[in-house]
Amino acid sequence: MDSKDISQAVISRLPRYHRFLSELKDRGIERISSAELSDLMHVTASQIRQDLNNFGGFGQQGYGYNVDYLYEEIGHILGLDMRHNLIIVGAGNLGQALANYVNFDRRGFHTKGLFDSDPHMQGVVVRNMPVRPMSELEDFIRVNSIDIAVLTIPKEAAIEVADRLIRCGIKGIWNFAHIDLDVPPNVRVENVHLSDSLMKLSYNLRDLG
Amino acid sequence: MDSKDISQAVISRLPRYHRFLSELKDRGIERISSAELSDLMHVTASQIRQDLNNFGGFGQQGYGYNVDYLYEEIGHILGLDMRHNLIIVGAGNLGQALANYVNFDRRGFHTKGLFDSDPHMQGVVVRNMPVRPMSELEDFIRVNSIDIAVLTIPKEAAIEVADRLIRCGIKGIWNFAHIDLDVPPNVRVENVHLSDSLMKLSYNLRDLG
DNA sequence: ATCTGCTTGGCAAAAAATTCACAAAGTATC
DNA sequence: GATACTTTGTGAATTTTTTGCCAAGCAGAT
Repeated sequence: MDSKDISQAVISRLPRYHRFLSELKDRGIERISSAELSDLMHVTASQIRQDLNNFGGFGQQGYGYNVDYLYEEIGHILGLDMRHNLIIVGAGNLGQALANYVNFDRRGFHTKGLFDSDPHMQGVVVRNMPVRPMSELEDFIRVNSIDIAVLTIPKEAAIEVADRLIRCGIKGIWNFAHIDLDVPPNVRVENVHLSDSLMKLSYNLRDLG
Repeated sequence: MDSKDISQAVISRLPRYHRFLSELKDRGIERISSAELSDLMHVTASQIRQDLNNFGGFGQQGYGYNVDYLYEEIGHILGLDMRHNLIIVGAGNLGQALANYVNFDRRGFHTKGLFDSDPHMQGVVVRNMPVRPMSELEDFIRVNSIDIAVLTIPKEAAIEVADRLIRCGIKGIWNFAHIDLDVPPNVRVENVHLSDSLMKLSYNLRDLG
């Protein structure tokens, strides 16, 4: 299970497996074969088996995969059994929307604070958390052992804020700003570029009438 | 420029090129070589040339690429010069956040309406648009020539709502619901699974301390 | 306890994506 | 106008990803 050898393509598919297994669990299904899962997910059975085998053999010949067990294992691979403390930087509409996402807590992602540079936002309360001024950023990160920062600010401010976050030891940045961040190798960035996604949809609509 | 032959991997990279070219434009840079762009974007020059050549030769030997021209061409490939009318279904935090994104308008994506099934949301006004009841959905789509629906509703409702949308001729669905939609071949879905993205970040943080 | 059928794990083949390398064709300079 | 330099476009090589295949081995029935 040496992470460096596993391609991001495989990693990107794991959350989807996790999602379908969760659904199967909810439906009370105990076991599933790669062929059945293949039908459900519209990917080849071979790919499912290949993907899972990157992390060890979770199935059994003649039986298939145990849904509960596989669900737990994939969760473990993804690090969902670890606790992460987040802050959200940028308390605009999107920042507030993310702050209100209760499901993140269930996966071990706990939002501890909310920051905004706009003085008019100070004191506004979102999900029992007051919006804090940027001047409190560094102290708050240290005191609350924050390891992930969610960046929901305009691109103009993103680079500077990211630098500040990195300087006080943030490990992960979930970046919603419309810009690519250059970070040192010990920091991980996951981008959510909504505009890029919309443009992709636009392209795929081109020849549809 | 036969769209069916071009892989989604290439398409996924086009918005990023577009973004960097926009930045170069803003900085007043008129021309750029694939080697310079390669440095900037941290991808190989070869990949840039290969990607662009899928759609025709936009550069010139000994000169490179004209920034303005390439920007326009990629925008055209992505269909950004077409007008799209959107509705947002689900006026929760995320739906409202997206409704307030002014930048989408600049790219030809015009939000025309906002819907929610919750009676308490009726009449709430977001960016000058009243939240409408789901009963008005079909008529509104027809009257306003809506071609894209943004789905920001819980997964439990997503399949049923998607079916309604498809039945009245929606062409594209920008799906933020935490579930995969099965749609007929003449409908395009672009998924934004925020949880999946966060799990990917979680994985990449695993061996970082 | 044995037999039949099913399904994995892993290797091999095929396909797809990326990178290399260079001729061709332009730019810039003198 | 000739020469030196730059950089694209593209075919070929390489690498990565996906798919096909089947021996090995467990489950379930009798």
